[in-house]
Amino acid sequence: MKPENYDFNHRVFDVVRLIPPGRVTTYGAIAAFLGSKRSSRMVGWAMNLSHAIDPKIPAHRVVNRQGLLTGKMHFSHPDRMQELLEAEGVIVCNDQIQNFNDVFWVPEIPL
DNA sequence: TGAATGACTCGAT
DNA sequence: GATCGAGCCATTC
Repeated sequence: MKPENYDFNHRVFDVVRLIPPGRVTTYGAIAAFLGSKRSSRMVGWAMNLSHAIDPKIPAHRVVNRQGLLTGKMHFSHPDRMQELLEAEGVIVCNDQIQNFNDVFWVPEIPL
């Protein structure tokens, strides 16, 4: 476990925590923000750890670039992700965000 | 040690 | 447009 690896995951968690309620972002956006846009898989893996760290990470606000809730099956309940999103005003239908263009949020270098 | 896997994305065909 | 293959890199077997 290198400090760099920890740093990567830590940054992912940091960015996800910055997502405003009612907004969502993509793995690619986070990966691009951290340096390599093709490292989206690492973001996904970091999300896998997100439920085991403190403070909790709003992983439900992270979807793939199509607006699909690809990670919903990793929640306590598969429908939990959709419930949380809808509770924040995000329209979800068939595991897909309808107003994705409206709620899409890009990490703008939270210096 | 090497190969496989994963909550992804992009460019080419 | 839809489909296919390659790239990314940490973790697991």
